[in-house]
Amino acid sequence: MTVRVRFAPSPTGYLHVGGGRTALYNRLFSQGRGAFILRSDDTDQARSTREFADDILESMRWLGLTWDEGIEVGGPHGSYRQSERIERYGEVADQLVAAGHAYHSFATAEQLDEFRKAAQAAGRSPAYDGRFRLDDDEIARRLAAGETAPIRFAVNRPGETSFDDIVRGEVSFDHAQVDDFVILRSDRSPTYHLASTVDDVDFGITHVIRGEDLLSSTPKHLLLTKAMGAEPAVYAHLPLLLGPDGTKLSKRHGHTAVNAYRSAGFLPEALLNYLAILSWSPGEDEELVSLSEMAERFRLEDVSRSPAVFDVTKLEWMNGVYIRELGAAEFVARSLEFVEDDLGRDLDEDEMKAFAGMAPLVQERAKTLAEVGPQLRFLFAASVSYDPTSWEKVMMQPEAMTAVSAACTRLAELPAWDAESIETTLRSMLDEHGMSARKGLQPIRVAVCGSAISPPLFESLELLGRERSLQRLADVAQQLG
RNA sequence: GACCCCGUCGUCCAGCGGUCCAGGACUCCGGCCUUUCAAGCCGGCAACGCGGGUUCGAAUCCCGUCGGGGUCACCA
Repeated sequence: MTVRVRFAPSPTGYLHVGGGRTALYNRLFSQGRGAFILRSDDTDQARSTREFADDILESMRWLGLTWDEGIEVGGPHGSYRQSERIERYGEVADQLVAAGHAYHSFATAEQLDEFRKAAQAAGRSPAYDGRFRLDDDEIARRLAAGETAPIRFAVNRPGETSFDDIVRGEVSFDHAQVDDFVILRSDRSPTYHLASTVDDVDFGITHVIRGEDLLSSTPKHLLLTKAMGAEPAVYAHLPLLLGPDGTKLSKRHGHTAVNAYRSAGFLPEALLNYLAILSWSPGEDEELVSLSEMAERFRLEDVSRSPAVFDVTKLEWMNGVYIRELGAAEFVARSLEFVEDDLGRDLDEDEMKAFAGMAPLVQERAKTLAEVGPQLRFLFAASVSYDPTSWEKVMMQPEAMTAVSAACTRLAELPAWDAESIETTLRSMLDEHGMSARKGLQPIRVAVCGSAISPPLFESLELLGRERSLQRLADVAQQLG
């Protein structure tokens, strides 16, 4: 049996990491078993924007979550944008009315509001039970008179809808909890429930994998599907992503957009891996898995049922692991834009060489690509800017002056300028003055790199070049003297 | 408030009736390495929410309770 799943974001915001995980799980589930479809649930014209729509596609591609059918790649089911299928939803709504599954509702906002308040106060379900529904003749009369009204689905009560959710098991809802929900607004635009269900049916979706926030909407979708005379999909509701404080992940917890992680220097494979591991385990105490390994082992039945806290710290660790696994050239290629961003300009040819030489050294200590720029700033910036804390801590030491000026004179006499010779020279200088490497090298580091935290010193000196190195040492020696 | 879902270290995940005085990862704390910072390696702290059952035996099954989350729009 071939499977058909979809990811259907609304372009009313950037692709959220939670959405990214949902897309990933859909993709993993369908891998090798069927099709992964990307659809745009853009019925909310007021809140949808082109920018968000573009961001979703771009973020999906950046993550490497390719789709088999849908937006931009096309497919046999016509448009994959709901905004282009409006007539179809109206048509279905009319059919449902004709078949007695739905009706034009003339209940006023006030009536509904009052009903809900009263129900709530009495400790009953606030779901609208259709009590203000008019008889067919009256409805026809009002419609004929030119009045407009939304179409509501007529939920049968008493009744119950239950389904077997792949991750949650048997779930059931009493129809007293399901309201006569609007499927078509008075302006004949479809609501989410209608559009989404119609598309799932029309596109032959076999499995709906989505967030748990939609769990209580599922009976509506099932009722609609049945009323349309279609075979219902199998549902799987994923646990929600939470912020560190245990509430639904939102902007106030930090970054939620996939693109924010991209610009913060995260690797897509790391983010994907982390997202996968959040509510699922590849087993065998393993955590680092590639997309293809995930696809091989992924089973919806193994997805966790409890919500997961999104922990950036662990993501950072994982990103560091992925960065270190990159080939040297790959690392250079991927981090270049961050270096140039940090610098505010492009690197020239010589700088590219220095960058390539230094790259392996920063690669093993970076958790994000965004850290690469600041770590190499000393190498490319015209003048060093000294970190006050480092200066305070190191240059105020008694041996600072001696170390810097001795290094300056000894290095000036050095015939060759390579890390090895530099190291030999500086170590003999250290011996001469009876200084430990710890005490003696730090002032030199700060003088040259501007900070007590830097890539390895000797290589830094080599790549910075004789002239600039000596210049910086001399400048600092003068300041200290 | 009603309904639904969930409940193992601070966090994520493993465990699916005995092999668990509970395992892995991140964080944190030590140590080693070391020119700084990282990385790496070694070690440590740290959990089955609570109460009843069922059973020879429960983290694992049942009930209750408490706690957390979600949904209750002519938004998706």
